[in-house]
Amino acid sequence: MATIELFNTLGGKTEPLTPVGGPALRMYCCGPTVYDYGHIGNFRTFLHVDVLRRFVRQQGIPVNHVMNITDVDDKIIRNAAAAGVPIAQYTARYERAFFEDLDALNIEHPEHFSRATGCIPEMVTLIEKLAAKDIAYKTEDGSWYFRIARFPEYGKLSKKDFDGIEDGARVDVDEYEKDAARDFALWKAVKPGEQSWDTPLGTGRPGWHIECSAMATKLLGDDIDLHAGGEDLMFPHHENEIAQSESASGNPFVRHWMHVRFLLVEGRKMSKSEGNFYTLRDLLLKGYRASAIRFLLISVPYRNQMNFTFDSLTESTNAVDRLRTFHQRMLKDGFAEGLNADIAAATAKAEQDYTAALANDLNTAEARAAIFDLVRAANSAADAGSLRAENATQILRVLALFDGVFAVLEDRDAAITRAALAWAEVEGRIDEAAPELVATLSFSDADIDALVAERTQAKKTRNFARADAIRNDLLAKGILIEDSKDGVRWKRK
RNA sequence: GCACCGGUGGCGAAGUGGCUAACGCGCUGGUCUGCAAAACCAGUAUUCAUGGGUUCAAAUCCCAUUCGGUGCUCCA
Repeated sequence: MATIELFNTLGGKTEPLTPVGGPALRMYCCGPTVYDYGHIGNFRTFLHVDVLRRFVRQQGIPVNHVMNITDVDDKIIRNAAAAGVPIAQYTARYERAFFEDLDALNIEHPEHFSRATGCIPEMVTLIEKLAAKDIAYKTEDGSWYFRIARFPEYGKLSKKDFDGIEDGARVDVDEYEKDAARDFALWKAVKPGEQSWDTPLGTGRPGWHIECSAMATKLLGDDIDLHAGGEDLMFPHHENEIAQSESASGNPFVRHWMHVRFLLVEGRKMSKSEGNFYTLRDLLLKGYRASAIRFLLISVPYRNQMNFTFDSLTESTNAVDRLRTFHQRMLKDGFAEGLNADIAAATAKAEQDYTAALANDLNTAEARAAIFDLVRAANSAADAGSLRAENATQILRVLALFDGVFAVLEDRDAAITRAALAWAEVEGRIDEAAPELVATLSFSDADIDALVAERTQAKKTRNFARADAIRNDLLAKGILIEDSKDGVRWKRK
């Protein structure tokens, strides 16, 4: 059992991650705003949180993980109005898509999901608590704001010093009623035509930051072990959560803060205007596999800026293939009884290195390297005929450990891609799908098996021309045939 | 503009003061194969953006320049 060291934004250094209030690690992760399909940047964050929760559990610590679903905010209101539908109807579709995407990427579901619109009473109670202390105040239009002057520690997470900010500076013309420029909205007064809730605070809707404070406290208490999110959320979102929660409870809100760095795409910031903005679905339609996308996004440690490129996506596809091929090889019977001591040592070292790497601030790159070291050593021994049955058993156990976090060995890719194609069909976006993808998937496994059998028959009669024709034909449709000592296998490229 | 983070082989990417600079992919040659594929072996950065400095010793520390990113404003 390793002690997990994790960088804590609050202290600015790596600290042991340990549950305090009970056996389980109580963690909260800022979830999606369901106004559009999730992009690979969103999923880099969710994937690294998945790596964390999987590894924590692997180390014997149960987790109680909460993720919010923001289903009311400015963008949602704007987009729903543009589409002419109620916001609940608008968000339902993207929420469903989000869950499908989580499953495609093999991201474990948190123990609790919580919708913002399902926790309005809790938010109201929290704001009332702040109002009773005169930390929340109401403006003439009926909105409520948080009085930052009453929270001297403001800025402690993002290490910002706001002394230079003039109290009462008028910077935002829309919010001229605030007492101070930095004061942020807790509750927004209703505007004509907008979705609103009638509450003791007045008629309106919640501000953005209050939902996380209310939901985290409701489900995990007011003293949480870990809170995670993308680096951009550090300020102002998380800073505001701290201010609200700690002002209300009087004690530290969260012990450990984890922030995942942004990624670049082809060396540039990902943005729609750069033309390098990709949702998960965009990539699936281009023919990239869900497993390769997962593997790539978690291969670079979460605190490093990663450069997402299509070359590296191909690299990941091949790397995952190699792991799967190796896994199949170890599953095959036929190794002689006994144990090769050198390989046993290499296996033990791989397990040690893997665990040490992840325990060291989730160094996924080194954990990956540890497993590939084992793959090479074991393949080499297997080629030389010196790998024994007991080695295979041990190696499979270490592979299972590795896959408990990386989660790419099971091949669900074709099914996921089929689902994406079906979705594209419904959405009228099937023309975006790579043509060879459609061709490959139009072949059923049974079709392929039949052709492979025909080729094997042709080979037996030494009709190599026919055998090669079948192989080339399938290859052109993205299906690769491999002959091995143990028989023929095929896979979709 | 101010603050912070980073620039490591063809590509992705570990390593942050001291053994031959991990690992993956790619490429070249070899083994195996009817031919391939898979797998293995060998080769593929005397060097870590550039220039200076500190040190017995630097990719790792310091300064400058340059490029990329983030925050200061909605954003994973």
